[in-house]
Amino acid sequence: MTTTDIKTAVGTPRAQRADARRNRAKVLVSAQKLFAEQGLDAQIDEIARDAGVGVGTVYRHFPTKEDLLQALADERFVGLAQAADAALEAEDPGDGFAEFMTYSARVMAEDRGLSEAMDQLPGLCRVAAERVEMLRRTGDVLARAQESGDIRHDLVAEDISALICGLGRAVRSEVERPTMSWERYLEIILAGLRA
Amino acid sequence: MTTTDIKTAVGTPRAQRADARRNRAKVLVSAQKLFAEQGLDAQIDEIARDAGVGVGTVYRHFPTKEDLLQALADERFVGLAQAADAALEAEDPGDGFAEFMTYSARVMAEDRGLSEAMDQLPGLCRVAAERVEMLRRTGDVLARAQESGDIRHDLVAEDISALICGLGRAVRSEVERPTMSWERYLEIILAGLRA
Amino acid sequence: MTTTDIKTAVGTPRAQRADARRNRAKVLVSAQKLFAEQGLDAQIDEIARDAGVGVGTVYRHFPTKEDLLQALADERFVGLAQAADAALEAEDPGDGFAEFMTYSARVMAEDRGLSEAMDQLPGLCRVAAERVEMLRRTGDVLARAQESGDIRHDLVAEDISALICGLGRAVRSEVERPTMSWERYLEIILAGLRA
Amino acid sequence: MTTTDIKTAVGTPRAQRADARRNRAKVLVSAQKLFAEQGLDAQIDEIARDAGVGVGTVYRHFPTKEDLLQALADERFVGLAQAADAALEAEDPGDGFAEFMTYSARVMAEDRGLSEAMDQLPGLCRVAAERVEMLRRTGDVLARAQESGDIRHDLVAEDISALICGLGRAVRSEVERPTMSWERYLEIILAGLRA
DNA sequence: TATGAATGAGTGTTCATTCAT
DNA sequence: CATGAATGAACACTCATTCAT
Repeated sequence: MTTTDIKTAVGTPRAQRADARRNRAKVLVSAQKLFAEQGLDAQIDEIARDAGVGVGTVYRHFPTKEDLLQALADERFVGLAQAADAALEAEDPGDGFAEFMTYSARVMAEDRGLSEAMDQLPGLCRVAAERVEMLRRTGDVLARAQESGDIRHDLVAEDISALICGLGRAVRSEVERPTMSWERYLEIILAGLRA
Repeated sequence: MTTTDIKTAVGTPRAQRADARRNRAKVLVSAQKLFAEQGLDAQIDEIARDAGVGVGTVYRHFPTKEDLLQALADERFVGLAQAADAALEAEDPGDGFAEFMTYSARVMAEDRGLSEAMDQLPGLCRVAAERVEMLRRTGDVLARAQESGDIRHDLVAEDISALICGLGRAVRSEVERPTMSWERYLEIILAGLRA
Repeated sequence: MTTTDIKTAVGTPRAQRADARRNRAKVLVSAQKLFAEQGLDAQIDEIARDAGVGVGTVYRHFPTKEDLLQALADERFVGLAQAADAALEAEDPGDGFAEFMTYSARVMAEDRGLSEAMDQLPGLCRVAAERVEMLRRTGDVLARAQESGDIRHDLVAEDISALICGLGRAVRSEVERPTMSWERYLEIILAGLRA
Repeated sequence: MTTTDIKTAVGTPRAQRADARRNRAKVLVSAQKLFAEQGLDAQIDEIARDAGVGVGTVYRHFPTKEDLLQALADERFVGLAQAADAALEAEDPGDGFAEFMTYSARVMAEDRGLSEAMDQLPGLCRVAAERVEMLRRTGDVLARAQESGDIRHDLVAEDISALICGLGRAVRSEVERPTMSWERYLEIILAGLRA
């Protein structure tokens, strides 16, 4: 399961011309890439150029920069929800929880835009059905690991999300990067979460 | 020891007229406040207004927005270094380490600008003598706690700094704030760091 | 005789498929409505949506926004010419003139787009055969009223048109609307035109 | 009394640097010129260029295009109020009224921007103290001419304003211009207003 | 030296028009 | 022919930085 999979096409309008769908996808791919690299400051014009379309095309599909970010965030939330589902299949609840955390950590580590959006665009998350759903399933994974005695009981799904957000910055703070990889951060967090 | 103490005047040019020094201090206080509240997007004009000086005065003391941030960061680094010194005085090495982490966590939680600067302005830290010094003393506190068996051995000072940076975002990600306080994050991290 | 009658289809290309002619008519109706309401700023996209056709269809029939306005203006000019003809039938020349003015005034008062086009798109009128014709008949109505001694002699058809254009703005200037209705403006103008 | 006199500096902040005041004036002059010529579509960038300043300077003095228009409108309103005062000094009330109308007509005829603003930016007028004051004095001039028996009694100040607005468009409707000068329109209106 | 006015490159967004499906 | 997606020049406005007073 790769972290850059956006084929899921969350919220994509169904009945559309093939080329429109293709352009929408190209825009999402470029936006994903540029926001991931440059954070929220990535420019719409550059995204359009990178996608090989005019700015107007970007705005046709996403009337606002924030709408574009929302679409990207939703893709992420869906991916995380799926990862949670997969984690629930794991034999061992603790292993499942760790798998889910690993997926989340990698996603967050590789996407500066997502990381920044989480603390600068609250609206992006609070209203998103995808996020609510993601949190619900995160809660399932968490609860299962708590019941099996692997994970501390004083935690809720939002705590998990917050810790992963933290990873985004910790891992990116340029100065520390040499030593602090996302795997390392994750390991410490997991240790701290164990019952 | 308060987290907003910036009297130390790190790097202040020596021979200056008294009013110039006073202006510099006023600018730092306002900048500290506004960056802490609004993050890196705080505007120089507003800082100047808040400080009761003209923009030109801000730029006289800090030729660049980044220079101003550097000065603020240096203040922070000095404060952290002092906190490390204090922690070394603690009877119990583990307690000392925890005290230092608590101070660091609070500083980071209360200062959005610092938090953002740490992952967007790498240059801010890499060159700062104050930061190097801070890291050295952080290393001392850490080593002492490791030797006494309180803390895992696979850690270096930079890891501590990175974890605290992460706290900045984790605690601020608007959606999670209700549940995730800095005290909570800190507790988890500390658990994860124990030997 | 209603002021929104555009069935006359001035300048409509003859040999066309029935549905094409129907689309052209739908576009004209919507354009008429939206320009009347919003003035020249009405958007082609909205007109197309209102007409229930694609933008492309609008542009097929009217290669340019200005062409569309021209077609609408021509409808108006034809309507005015017909009103002039009717006025010539009136028993009393002065009454006929007043009738014609009343019709013109109402048209202009109800159509913000026409009003704006008259002072922003000169080309719209200068080349239109419909307008030339309309002015000719306006001249007839005017001359008849002048000969009967009802109206001042120092006037030509263009003056009448200009005065009616003025009404468009006078009546619409938002601040004055409470007091200034088109009937009121018309009455003053008519008084001013009397011999 | 020239119609382009904007020395009055309505609402100009008093205590300012000389060059700032000069720039503000230059901006107003250029804006006046360009709005008068091109109407509301005149661009801020071009105004700045014409004034020989940067865009930023325009925005420093007038945070919004509408603010700039407001300032210009206020100048006009003040000019009109002064013209009304002058008209009250006239020996003959009817002559005074005619003088005032002549001034108003010329102003409106020469300023396309003012004319367009009057029917597209209602807010520009409704809130302006300058306009209220102008209307009050217009009412004085009107009342005096009504009492002396020169002018019809069924009129209020707003009607005068509306008629002058109408002149703006009547005179500008490009097609008619050859015949319809503002002097001509004014003469007809005045005839229509006489008791 | 302090002030705050001036600068202008840069940004998100709109909309008339073109063109592939 | 119809559709509506794509285009991109244009435009109002921001803000870090410079410079005249």
